[in-house]
Amino acid sequence: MGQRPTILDVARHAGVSKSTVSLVLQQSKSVKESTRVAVRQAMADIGYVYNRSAATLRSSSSGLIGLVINDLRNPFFTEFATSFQMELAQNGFATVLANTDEDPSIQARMISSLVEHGVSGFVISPAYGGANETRAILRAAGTPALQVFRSLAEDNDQIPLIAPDYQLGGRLATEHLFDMGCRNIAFLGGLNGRPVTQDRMSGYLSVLKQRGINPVVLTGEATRHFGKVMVAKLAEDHPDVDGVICFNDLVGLGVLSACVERGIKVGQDLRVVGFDDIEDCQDSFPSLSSVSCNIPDFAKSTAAHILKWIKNGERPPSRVRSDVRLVQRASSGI
Amino acid sequence: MGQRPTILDVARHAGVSKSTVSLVLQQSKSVKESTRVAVRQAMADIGYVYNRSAATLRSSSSGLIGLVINDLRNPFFTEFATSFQMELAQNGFATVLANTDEDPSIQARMISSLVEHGVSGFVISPAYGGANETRAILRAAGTPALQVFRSLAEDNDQIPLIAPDYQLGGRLATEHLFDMGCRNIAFLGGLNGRPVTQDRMSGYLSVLKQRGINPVVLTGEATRHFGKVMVAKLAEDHPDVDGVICFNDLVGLGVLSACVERGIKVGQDLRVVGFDDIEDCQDSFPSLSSVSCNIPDFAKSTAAHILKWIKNGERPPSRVRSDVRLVQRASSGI
DNA sequence: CTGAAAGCGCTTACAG
DNA sequence: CTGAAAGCGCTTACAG
Repeated sequence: MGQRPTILDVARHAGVSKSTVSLVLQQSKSVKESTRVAVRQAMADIGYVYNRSAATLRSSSSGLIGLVINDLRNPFFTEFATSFQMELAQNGFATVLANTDEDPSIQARMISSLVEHGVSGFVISPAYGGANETRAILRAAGTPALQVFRSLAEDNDQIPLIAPDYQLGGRLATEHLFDMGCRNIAFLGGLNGRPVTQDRMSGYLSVLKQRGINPVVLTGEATRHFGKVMVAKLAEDHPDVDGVICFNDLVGLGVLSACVERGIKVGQDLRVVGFDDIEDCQDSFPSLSSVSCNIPDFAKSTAAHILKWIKNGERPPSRVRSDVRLVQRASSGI
Repeated sequence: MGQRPTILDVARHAGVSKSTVSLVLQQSKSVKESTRVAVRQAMADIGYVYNRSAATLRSSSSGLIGLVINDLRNPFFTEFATSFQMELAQNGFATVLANTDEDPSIQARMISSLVEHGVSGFVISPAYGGANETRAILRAAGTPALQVFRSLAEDNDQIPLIAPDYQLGGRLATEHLFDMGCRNIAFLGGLNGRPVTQDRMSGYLSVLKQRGINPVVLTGEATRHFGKVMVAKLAEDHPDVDGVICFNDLVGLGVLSACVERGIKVGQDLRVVGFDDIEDCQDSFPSLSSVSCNIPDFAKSTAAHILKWIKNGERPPSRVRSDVRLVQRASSGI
């Protein structure tokens, strides 16, 4: 890195002052076209590479956005992260993607490191648990920060949250299963007490209440493994259940794989709906019905919100709910 | 960011010069313990945040490593990326994770942006296709860069490559299926002509040749969908096949799901082995045997190589092959 | 062990 | 439309 040409070299080569080179770099309108071309040519000639650390130091804006995700191994978050990154790249911003593995102290350390690196903004899908340290770091840094999907514990609207309308999703899934003829619908997975679980479940509960039916709720890990295990439990404790709403697709895919193992006909004996609509839903057997959160659109809108905040100081509203829709596939009997 | 305290504020608060503060920041041994404590206290008191852009500018070392991945939606790469990041974080380096979506021009743009941001090193799992632009950018930047898993097209050992011993993996998988009693083993998936496909396949081919058996090779996309489609093709064109080696686990999981659909008993009628040993292998039905690349170890060793290069100028050998092992599960009849 | 000074490569007013 | 000068917050020799 030491021997790279600087704007001074470019300026000499192009026969202008270094201020002019800097203005070209910033796409300023006040540089004559012919000068601009000459400067660009000089850059190409001597192999100039823009040094953003220097620019950041002077202008205190890095063009870097920190995306901090609680579980990047979950395909749902991977899809979001990749869409988000593409969207930002198109706006000239680079994304620093960090995984916290659902650990609040790693989360605090990551965010702190990103602050040191001068990120211009944060988008965070927080880990469950202790949020004080993270909140303190963010407050001290004063960097624009958005939460997505979930919110930090004890959050009092300090950090704006953008999340899909989970409750509506739960309602759509439940109504769909009733429409398909189910009479005993269970809700499976999702850690008990977490806001996301409660939102998704409350959509389910509201439909059941409306119909005067008793709910069957089995909360737990949001994993394939949990889905598999719960099929056995259902067969034993709730043999009359003919439909399940899963907390997310991973649970749903686990249910599917256990049903295959036990010879339960999904889509007939048992109708299954997942949540998130990750890509795997299309390739499982049978294909998995799911509540789609429209990840590409969600990523686009999140990018727009954080960029507006960074560039124009427009802070998003403290709570934004994005639309969801039900995608019907074979697992619910379509 | 504008109003954050600087080392000068810390120095004033602690009653020392700013050089001393800087030395404390760099963990220098030549600062008296009592001074160090006082300085640390002052930092805490006034809420000092280290500004790496400034440090980078002066020292031209950012503590940032660019991890550029061709397909972050593939769980295999996600597992690698998360392990790698954790490993680097423990060494005081932050990882900038970028996804190129198998597009060489996005790859070039990403790398170029990371160079501007002053990353100290690159770890790249390259996209298939045009490599000239990427190679030119890396050469001009002069930043240490490592390839993992795959190599750029027309690579002449310019960029060191670390990759699992795919060939050995193919051999292990094939021998295992013969041991389990298979007589007609097919190789499924992987784009034709790609080095990774050829390596994995050549292990398979060598075992078949040794036994004087004709191979059945059906290359193609490395996806679940391709795996599903190929089960139909096998049933039609190669009904005698009783074992398959899949290019990767996604293909294998697709095979499993199609077999369930068609009532083919995996582990008896058809024995299946995947490649990569992603987490999903444990939760499919039946569970999927696979060639494990030991991702956590692989990530650790990759991190060690790039850090040694950056810190001590020790360039790794141009080709490193890491160990693989076969993980036997129900899909191969265990 | 600590301080004063120079400089990393940019951007930013300010003149002209 | 372009140039000369100052400064962003650090690190780095160099004295002492």
